[in-house]
Amino acid sequence: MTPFQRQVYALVAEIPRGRVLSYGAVAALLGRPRSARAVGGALSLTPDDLELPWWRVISGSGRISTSPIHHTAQIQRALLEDEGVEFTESGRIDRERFEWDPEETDGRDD
DNA sequence: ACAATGACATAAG
DNA sequence: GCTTATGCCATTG
Repeated sequence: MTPFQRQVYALVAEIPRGRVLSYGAVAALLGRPRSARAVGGALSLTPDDLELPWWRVISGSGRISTSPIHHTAQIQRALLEDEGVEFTESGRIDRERFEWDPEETDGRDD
């Protein structure tokens, strides 16, 4: 477990239900706008016993970018849709509508 | 400390 | 808009 991982987990854990965040956005919020890739690496190392809404983290294009080793994109999509996140016909998510903005969160959701 | 790896992002074709 | 090529960062051997 590394300090960077803790930061990632801490932030991802705060993502409200029905909202999503891109890897790049997570990295940026941590003060490392260029370490989006490392964010993915951190999530891949997430212990199973940790309660973390990892499915609320998607690619910057609004698409699902996961490693089938841990789970399939199908699973992630199902989880998101279950929270109310809508997918376009091309299997993408409107970031303008569903991306979480920490500044506007009052804590009423989730 | 160096090289390789991967749940990314962006620029080109 | 989609595919391919480069760059970036943190972790690991």
